[in-house]
Amino acid sequence: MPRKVTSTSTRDRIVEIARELFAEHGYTGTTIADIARGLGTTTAALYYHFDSKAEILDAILAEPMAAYADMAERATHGRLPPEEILGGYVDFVAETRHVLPLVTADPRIHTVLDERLPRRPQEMVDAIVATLAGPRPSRAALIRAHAAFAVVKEATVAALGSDDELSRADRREIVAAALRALRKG
Amino acid sequence: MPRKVTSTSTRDRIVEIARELFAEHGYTGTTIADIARGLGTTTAALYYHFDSKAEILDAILAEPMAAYADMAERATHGRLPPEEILGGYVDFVAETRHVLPLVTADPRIHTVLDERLPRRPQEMVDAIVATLAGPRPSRAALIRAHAAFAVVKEATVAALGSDDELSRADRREIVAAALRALRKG
DNA sequence: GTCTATATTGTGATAGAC
DNA sequence: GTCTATCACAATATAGAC
Repeated sequence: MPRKVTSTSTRDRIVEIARELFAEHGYTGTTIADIARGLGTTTAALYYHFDSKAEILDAILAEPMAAYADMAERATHGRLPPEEILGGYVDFVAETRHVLPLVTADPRIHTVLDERLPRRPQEMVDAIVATLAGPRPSRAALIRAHAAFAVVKEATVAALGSDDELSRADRREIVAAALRALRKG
Repeated sequence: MPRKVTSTSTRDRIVEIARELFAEHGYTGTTIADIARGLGTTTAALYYHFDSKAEILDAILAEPMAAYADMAERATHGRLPPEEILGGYVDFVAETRHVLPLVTADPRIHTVLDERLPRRPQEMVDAIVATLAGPRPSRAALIRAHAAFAVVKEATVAALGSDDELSRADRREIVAAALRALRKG
């Protein structure tokens, strides 16, 4: 990874502070002044490091978005068994847990996502669910696929709580519950 | 229900238009001018019917919030079997589908909710999940309860799609999937 | 790299005529 | 009940000194 020699610590601190504030108050609900206060400086200082508020958001989302696109691609075109698709989503949620609430929380962020991702998030979710449901799924099978997807998405967040890592036992329990939701009988 | 004799149709139209705009762009992301434009009038006209933007939000949320508090109360203190708790939540989601995305979408709305509800939403969710998990639950049982709750919440939204009502078959399928997620083996 | 000061725009809300 | 006009304020962003 090419890394600038000059210290990027101030820039990184801005991203970190903005991430927390965005997650708590939303993107629109957080002002540049809020971020500057968290950093201990003024808004003008921020604009030395970033050209706009939206650019800070970009810096926060770039990596998670790439990870999301990767995960979705593997899930839909990797010919993986359901448990690996579901497990992969659990891992993705656990890895990006700090930005996930942000993304779902503010409608204005959808614009950014639509511009940067290969496909729109809703399409990617639909593709994953369709893969889980299998070819020519019945309506009931589609509902079960949505159910399984809901489990890996929400139960992972719940299990993480305020922790940073997910235990193996928790991961197993979540994937097992999702598989039961997916499969009848 | 006491109902004013004078027509409330303009007021109702405002609420309806605001509901749609809030759901799509979020509360903060929607301006009074946006609502006025949708109504075909000016911002000043709006202020004849409502004293503030927040009051419009109140009008939208009042009924769903009461329904939510009811549902949560029955779920936690009604000594109901899990399938009735889960089914009750499915019905609640189906009934309030037009405002639900709004509530989860904008962090600023949390303030309104905290003020009007008997308990904070997160506490109410935790109480329902705890009831589903049973007395002295293991960590695994708690995760399964979260999983079941996720299913009724998300799969119902998915099944509804753009429809207004949920078929009996869909409802059965969702509750069954949630129960499988809840119960091991 | 950070500051003070300020330009600029958007938004919630009000005044007063009709 | 709705209008035109406008206020007050907050928020993004910039200018220029240090």
